[in-house]
Amino acid sequence: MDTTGEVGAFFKSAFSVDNVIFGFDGGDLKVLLIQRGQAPFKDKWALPGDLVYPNEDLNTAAERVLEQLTGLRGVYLEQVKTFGAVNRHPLGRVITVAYITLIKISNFTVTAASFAQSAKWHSIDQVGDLAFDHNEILESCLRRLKRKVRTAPIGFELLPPKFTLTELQQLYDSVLRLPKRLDKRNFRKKILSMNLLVECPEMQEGVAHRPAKLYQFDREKYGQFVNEGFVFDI
Amino acid sequence: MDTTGEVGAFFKSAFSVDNVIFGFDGGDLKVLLIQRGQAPFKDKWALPGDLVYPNEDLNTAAERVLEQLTGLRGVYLEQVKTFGAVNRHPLGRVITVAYITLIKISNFTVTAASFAQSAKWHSIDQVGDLAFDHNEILESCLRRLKRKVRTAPIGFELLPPKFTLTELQQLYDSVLRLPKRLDKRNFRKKILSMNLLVECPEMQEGVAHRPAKLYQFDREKYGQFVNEGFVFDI
DNA sequence: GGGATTGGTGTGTAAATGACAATAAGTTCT
DNA sequence: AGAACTTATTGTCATTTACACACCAATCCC
Repeated sequence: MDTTGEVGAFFKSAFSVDNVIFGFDGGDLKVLLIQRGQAPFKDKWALPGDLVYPNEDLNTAAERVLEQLTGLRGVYLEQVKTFGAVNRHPLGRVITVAYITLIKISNFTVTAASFAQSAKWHSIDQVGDLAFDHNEILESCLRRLKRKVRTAPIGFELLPPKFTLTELQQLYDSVLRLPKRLDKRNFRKKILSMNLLVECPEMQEGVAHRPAKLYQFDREKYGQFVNEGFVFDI
Repeated sequence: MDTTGEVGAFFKSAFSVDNVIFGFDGGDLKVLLIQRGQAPFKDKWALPGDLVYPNEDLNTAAERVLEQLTGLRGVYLEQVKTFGAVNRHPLGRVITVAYITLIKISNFTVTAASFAQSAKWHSIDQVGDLAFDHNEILESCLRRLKRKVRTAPIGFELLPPKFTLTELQQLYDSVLRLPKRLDKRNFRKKILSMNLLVECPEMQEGVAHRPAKLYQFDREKYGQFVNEGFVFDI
């Protein structure tokens, strides 16, 4: 590639991906943040991200960042928005493509990644000042999650494969943060009427009260219903 | 900026913006395409777009592309998605940020832009093979428009300031392309019940039938309602 | 003045939504 | 075994919303 010709001046920029990794532990919605191991913003908390390799697709880069940090593959990933303010990166012109990732929080252990000193789950409302424009990025991704969780069955990505209806509702409550919590009865009716959940034979265990039924999300059925015009909506 | 150090290898890429400019002329939804004046893909139809200047924000670049082509400023602009497949651009690694623009089609005349031989409105379903991955980009933007037009009052951006309810409905019908057209009475009831339109004193003119009332969209009221929790929804 | 054309309007019915509280089924403790 | 506790589970009614549907009105053109 010619980087000296008339368009050469343009080929002096880079792009990165930043990954807003959401998890849910039964209480709060959480984000996985890293503490930066190098300048700029060394020691500051930030979204996990990295420069995109010259021969790497954007999605692939986002998957790589995730895998380096958590060891996970094949999880829900969605591009959200690109941030490109001229001075957003102190070392040069770097625009960044923000992704959302949804993972089952119990499923993984953080692997120290090259770009991170340490990584830690933060409750979504205990995120302080982040490096770069990462607070803004997080806001955008949270807004997107709030919308998307109501119009696509992605909430399940945050729960273990088998879950109770109460857990599912808690998830929605903590993502949406509506002024009033969702009504338990109406929520159950709505979810069950979609016919997307299958009852498991076994029950919740290890709780000091009446155990709840466990359910699983039926991805196949959802696919069929979508083909028939079904629209997920909560 | 140091482009020779260990991160230097990354600073050899560029980014562009591509602008999906939608318009509506009473019949079809239209997109403004250009015929490329230079390689690669010389003479092919493409989305108007350009490389982003090193000291230019992404939005600014999208606005510039629009202004160079149409002379318009201050119109509706929305970032949609970023396309970054490794080989999407034959001259090097160039990722592109796609934007939607909505303009009032009667409002402008195409100005030959540096990057275009000619520009022409194309009906949305008479778009042939485009340069680069522009067909894919167009698809994404069209999907976004279809969603957004139902959840935000952006349809008005495509109509002249004063319009009839029938025109508004035709707009929705041609954007959404639902299997059945929207019901006239229900559409009117719904739109009017939102209280976002003000009746103009004058009437439609020059039509060979009963003239319709003209309406205007009241942007201020919409702002107030949103603050009170109102959600636009069609 | 008659015909053609599109504008404009109301009502009844079915479906979805939202508010609401009592009972049942387990667990733990004594 | 029973009492106390915790959460699971379920149904009704009132309200709102969605939808289907048909006729008269205003203007133009001849």
